[in-house]
Parts: sequence; structure tokens; C-alpha cells
Amino acid sequence: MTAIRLHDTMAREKRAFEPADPKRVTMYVCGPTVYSRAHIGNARPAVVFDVLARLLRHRYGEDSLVYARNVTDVDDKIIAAAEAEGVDPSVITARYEDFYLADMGALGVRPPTMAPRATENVGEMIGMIARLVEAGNAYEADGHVLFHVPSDPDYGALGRRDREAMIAGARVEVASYKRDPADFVLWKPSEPQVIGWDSPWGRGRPGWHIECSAMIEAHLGETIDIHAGGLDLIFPHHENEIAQSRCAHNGVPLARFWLHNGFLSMAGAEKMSKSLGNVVTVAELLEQGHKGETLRLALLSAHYRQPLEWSPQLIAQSKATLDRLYRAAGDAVAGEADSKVIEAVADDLNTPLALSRLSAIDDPATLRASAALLGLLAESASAWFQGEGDARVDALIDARAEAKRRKNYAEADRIRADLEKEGILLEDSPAGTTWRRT
RNA sequence: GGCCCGAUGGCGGAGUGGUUACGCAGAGGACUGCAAAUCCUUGCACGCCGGUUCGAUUCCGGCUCGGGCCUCCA
Repeated sequence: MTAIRLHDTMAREKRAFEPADPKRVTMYVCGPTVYSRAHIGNARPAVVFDVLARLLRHRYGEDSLVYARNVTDVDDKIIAAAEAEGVDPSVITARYEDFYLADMGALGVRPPTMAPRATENVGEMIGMIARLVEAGNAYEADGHVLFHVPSDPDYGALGRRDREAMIAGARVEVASYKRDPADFVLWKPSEPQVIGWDSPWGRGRPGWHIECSAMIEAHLGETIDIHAGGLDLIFPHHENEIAQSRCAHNGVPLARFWLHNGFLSMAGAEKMSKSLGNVVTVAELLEQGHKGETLRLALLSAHYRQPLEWSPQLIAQSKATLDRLYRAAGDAVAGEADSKVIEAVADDLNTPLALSRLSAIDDPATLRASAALLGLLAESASAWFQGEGDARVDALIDARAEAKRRKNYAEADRIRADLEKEGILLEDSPAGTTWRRT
């Protein structure tokens, strides 16, 4: 059995992964803030860490993995969206959480073990903030509670930046109530009309960073095996999580491994992001007729830490590759996964290498089981190519067969060409004619 | 400005101190009434300049270009 090796951002190198407890492997991935549709870049961590979840379940047993992906359902953008529509924030968050689950489901992302919502864990957050205040790591100021960064001498280890660099690079005006420019908000006051909870510091709402720390503590424990998310979360989000949790837990580290995925960019431009407005949503891609699995393969075609440029060609190539894999797999029932594929995935989720090894597999049952590790070939080949049965197409195929029997090839070719125009490709074999959608 | 990543053929993308994956697209052949699919064969690459080495795409240094972060961000 090959060892699992994962690139740990903290160590800046690949390390052999062993869970603290193989019977209870804990993983936390930063989930969505539910105020808009997920774009394809948002889907990358969900998909790549879904592959990691599949690997861990394969290795340690289906029930051994406790995988939490949070839902941020209290946030200033949510509040703004709710005000814009004149509805309660819960209307916004319920809508976009449902959309998120549907979009990720279309990409073959299995639901995590749990998806804790921030609003349902505010009590835990208040408790953790109170402990930080008591320990001298946080202070109240002007209705806010702030984490005092200089109180944590180890702050900055994940992002590898020292205090001078952080202060010198600060591009945001420092609020006057902060004791130190680097201090960040744990709790902020809410206006009467804004969503809020009662707390020892008055009615307010939690800051973003404390959410993850408190939910990890409540649902997974003080130290988890793997914490993952996008590259851009390293600083400040994960750095702040680390500081909060370590200070609240007497120096016990928050996570044993830190994994970060690279970014998706759009056609030569910068990264895809909502603030830049150059996004394409998963829903839009699906509406264009692309299958979720095609998009999934495209996302897995590059190593997760590498940048990936999203383009129509990438989608087309992924579709062609998937078509061939489906032809090779047919409608076989999954057997045992190929060890070379497992080895590739186990080596820091080397999905491009795993994909290449997939194409070398001859046995359909092995191919299916191996592809399943990547969340691919989820349906039967006949479903992939044809969808629903179609009596009209079958009748045309019969008509063409009759024309061929009479050596009326012009008529036979006309039927085939007509069908091709509507995206239906005929394939003759000794067993008869089958068809598939292009 | 500080910190961090990356640069591989027409495209995508692994990997390696020496014989250079794989996929997509292309070319030739087999098969086919013709195609499609399949099978066989095949062309095409390691950003630039130095260094180390018998040998560098791989290690080291510099450069150029691209990307990310520097408290909204996957």
C-alpha cells in the first residue's frame, strides 16, 4: 500500500500523511459564503478536495472520514444582498446554499460528512471569543472585539510574513480603535435592523475568521488532520484561524496538514473572481450544455496546486477524453481500482498523472473503479452517450439499415448526415448500429 | 515595495541528472459501401544567460515574462 503524501503549506513540502486516528480522519475545507452562484473557480477546491475525500475513504474506510465544509451564512455581503432585495438574510442564504449543493452535485462532488452553518454555531463562537478575551489575546474596543496579533508570537508562520512586512504592506486604512494595525475583528456590533446575536459585548455578529475556528472545535476537535482551502485564504484567513485556535487551546496546533489549491484564470487574464467580474458560473456552463463530469475532468486535468486556465478548448478536450473513457468502460460494473492510479492520487493528488494512467487500463471493471476514485465515469456509457431512449432515432436507424440492405447508400448517408446535424452520431458494428450524442 | 509560485511540443499536462509520459488535435495505414468508433504507425517540446557535471529540460545563480498574496476573495 503506497503512502499518502500531501503538500503541507506550513512546511512548504510534501510530507507523508498519517492521520492521528485512522478510525476518525478529520478534514475541514472552507466552504462558500452563500450570497451568489458559485463560479467555476469556486468549484476547484470542492472538486479537488472531494478527490482527497475519496482517497481517504478508500484508504481508511468509508466511515472513517469526518469531512466538514462550512457554510458562511452571516456576512456583510449577505446582509447587503438581503437589503437590496428587501428580504430577510435567511432567504438569500437558503437560496444560494441550495444552488451551491446543486452545482457541486452536478460536478460529482459528494456531500461532506457535515456542512455546519455559521448562524447555528454563534454560541460556540461567543464562547471562544470570551476565552480569548480572558486569556489576554483579545480585547473589546468601541463595541468590537479584536484579536490582538502581537499577543501571539508565532503569528505569521503559515503565510511566512513578519510584522514589518504586514504593516508595511497594509493597503487598508487602520481603524482607530485597533491597538495594533494587524489586529482583526472577532465580533462586531450590529445596528438594530441588522442580523445579530446578544453577547457579553452587546448585540452583534461574528467576524469571518472566528467562524471556522469555533466550528472546527465544536465539530471536529482541537487538532484536525487536514485543513484545506484556496490559496488566497492563506493570509489572512487561515493565519487568523491558526492564531485564534492555538491561543484558545493552550498552544495546541489547529491542523496537522494545510492544503491550498491554485487558481483558475480566464483566457490569459487574471484570476477569476467576483470582484473582477470575469467569472463564469457553474450554472452557466451547465446551461450551455456541458455535462458536470466534463467540467470536473477539466478541473482535474491540472495538478491542484498549479494554475489552470479555463477555456473553451479545455472543455472540448475534456469532453473528448471523457467520451473515449466512457467507450472503453462501457456499462461494466466497477471492480478493483488500479494500483498505479491510486498511487498517483496518493502522491499529493496528482490527478493529471492519474488520468494518464486511466487511459492505459484495458479492463473495463478496473477502469470504472479507478475512475471512481477521481469521481469520474459516474454513469453508464449508454446513459452518458444517449440519455433517454429515442424511438424516432431508432426508426431512422432501421430505415437506414433497410436502405443499406438495398445498397441505396445515398439514402443511407442522407439519414446519417441529417442525424449528425442534430448532434447524433451513428456507429456501425457487426452487432448493429448504435448512436451517441456529440 | 515585501513575500510566494510558475515557465515543457499546435493545445492540455506529468515527470526525470543520461535512453524524453499521457491525453486532445494532426498525418499515414488497417477495418468500413463510405464514414464513425477501434487498432497499428507517426511528426512536433523542455523561456533566456551563465555555473556545477563526463552529461542539465531536471541542480545552483542571474535575467525576462506570467500569476498569486499583502486584511472582500476558492
